[in-house]
Amino acid sequence: MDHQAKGTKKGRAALKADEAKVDLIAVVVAVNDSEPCLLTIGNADTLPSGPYALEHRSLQSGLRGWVEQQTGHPLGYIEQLYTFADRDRIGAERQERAISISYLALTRKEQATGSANCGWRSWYEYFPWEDHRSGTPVVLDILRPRLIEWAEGASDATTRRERRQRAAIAFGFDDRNWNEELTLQRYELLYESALIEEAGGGGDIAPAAVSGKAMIADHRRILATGIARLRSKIKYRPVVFELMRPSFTLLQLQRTVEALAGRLINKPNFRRLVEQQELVEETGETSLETGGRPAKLYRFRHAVLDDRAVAGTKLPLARA
Amino acid sequence: MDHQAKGTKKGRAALKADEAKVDLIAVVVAVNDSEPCLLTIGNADTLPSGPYALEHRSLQSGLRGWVEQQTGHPLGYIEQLYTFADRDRIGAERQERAISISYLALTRKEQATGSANCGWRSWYEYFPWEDHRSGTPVVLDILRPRLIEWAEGASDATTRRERRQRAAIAFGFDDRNWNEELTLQRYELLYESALIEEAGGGGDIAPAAVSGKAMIADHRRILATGIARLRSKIKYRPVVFELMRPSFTLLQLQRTVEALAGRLINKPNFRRLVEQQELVEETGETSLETGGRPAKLYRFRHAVLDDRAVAGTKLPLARA
DNA sequence: TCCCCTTATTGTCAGATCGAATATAATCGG
DNA sequence: CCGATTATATTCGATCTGACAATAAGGGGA
Repeated sequence: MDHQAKGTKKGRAALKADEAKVDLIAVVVAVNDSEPCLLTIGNADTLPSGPYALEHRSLQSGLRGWVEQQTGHPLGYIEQLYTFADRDRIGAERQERAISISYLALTRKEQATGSANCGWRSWYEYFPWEDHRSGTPVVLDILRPRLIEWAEGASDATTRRERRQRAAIAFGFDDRNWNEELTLQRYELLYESALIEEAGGGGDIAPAAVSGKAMIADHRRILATGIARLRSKIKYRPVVFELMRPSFTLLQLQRTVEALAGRLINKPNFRRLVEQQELVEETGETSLETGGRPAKLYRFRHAVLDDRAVAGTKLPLARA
Repeated sequence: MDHQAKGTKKGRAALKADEAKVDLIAVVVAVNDSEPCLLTIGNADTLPSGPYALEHRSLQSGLRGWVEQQTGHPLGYIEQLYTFADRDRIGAERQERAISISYLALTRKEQATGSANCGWRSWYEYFPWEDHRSGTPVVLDILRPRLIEWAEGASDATTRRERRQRAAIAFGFDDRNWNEELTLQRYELLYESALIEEAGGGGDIAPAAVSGKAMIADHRRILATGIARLRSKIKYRPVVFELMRPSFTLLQLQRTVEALAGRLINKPNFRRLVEQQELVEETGETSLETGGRPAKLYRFRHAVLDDRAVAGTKLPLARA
């Protein structure tokens, strides 16, 4: 392998050996009836994906192409998540590398042109321990002792202490607060402790209703990355509106945020923040569909996308 | 091109056409004497980089290998920045794709084993308009009218208004606050308005002292991405300590943060925040090298890496 | 030795923000 | 017309933040 004669990009065109397959893979999210949903293909449990090909004008357009072809669903908002070399997919027989570039996409369910081989599933089917909207989920009562057991199973005391602490922080044990952004860390802990299916069998896997549905290959890990990113992002960038209909009530908006965050928000405070940041404006109409006093309808002030564009727009969910 | 028969990852091993060259590229940062420095190779203006090769165990280890080989500098903290398909590098003659995966790395200058073909440069040589530690830099007085001119040069009124607003937000015109995190947006505006060298000549390029040093290919853009990410990250994750010596005074810490952020911080408030978050602990020693009253020396409390690990550690620099 | 200059360290105070709880308004169904 | 239900508006105290001021501890020169 010639490692010299490089440093400028041009010099490298000569090398031919080091090529890799590049996959594009999408976490497509929508929220329906206060339930955060994930777009899957085939017999579910698989994210839309496909190879980055010659005819693609860019990474993003390649991703859009694959998702639209596999699900019939056009994508709006897209953001890159992470790129990783997939060790599982390195063919032992054939020397080749595989790279996956993952993206997060936000849409609305109705936009689907109803293509065949795909469907929407609540992401909490894959992560039952992530939904704290009705208080701490019961599955945590089962996972906690298992995690403790795993921590205590380490050979040396240092590792034991470290494992205990990691679990306590990620899952909010010992009177710590639940931090909804730690979705990926939680997944990794459950993977390490072999409490979920992907971990490869050896361990003492918890029942499916507790450990959640598994996904193909590393897709559940990618989903965890997407959830974590989205939960973090809604706090400082007005991306929720990508998931809303053109007009909506403030409570619908709140329910959507709560669905994503997996926790409840104080109503008056939520309204105050939304209004004082001028994220929305009244349409003038009202909705009677709520059962009580009619709710005003609002629309997103698209001006803020230019305005505050990259500045400090933030939704609540600050500290617990 | 066969777009069917996929969806599961396995099905794709058969495809052979769509391979791509994968490059790893590093933005290596250190802070010396209150100056944020970038590690470059060759006759400078080039970031360390190299192809992802078969013998690399992972993307990160590949990156470490290339940087160490090209600069003799071992890397500590590493974080992925962004992956992009480089359109400039798509050979028109030969049909092939090139992917670049960029990383941000933090170290200290002293760790260099002093290898040959590399050096450190202040990143403000490339971005003179980004350093606001001594007030608004004079180069902005030259760039502002040029940007306005560019905005007004648009054909239709809507584009003009949009351009004016983007420039005003990014650069803090019209009594807006300077937002140090918008480094990438500023670079993109200067690129679009052809005020910098990379933009391809056509435009009315500002003098080098104003527009900053150019870099090879898209490296200055990658650097802008790295700066933006780092400026954002120091506010909620204790990464600054990667850049500090084992023991340091609080003022040294503050100067380092200021160097990165390109703006000054209020001293007592900085100290309050650092202390109340228990990010540091006293070593018991003091430093006399400051000219005035001796300063206590502190060390980073590595416990917080477990502790707050992913939670809410934040440094000041909140709103202006 | 004493004064002054420099920097470190501690303390104060008003305004903004945040979380929680309360009060009032507008529909619907009997 | 009443009460159940939900929407909307207001209030209050705790906390956080930003700006400023005051005190402490060295060194250097008169």
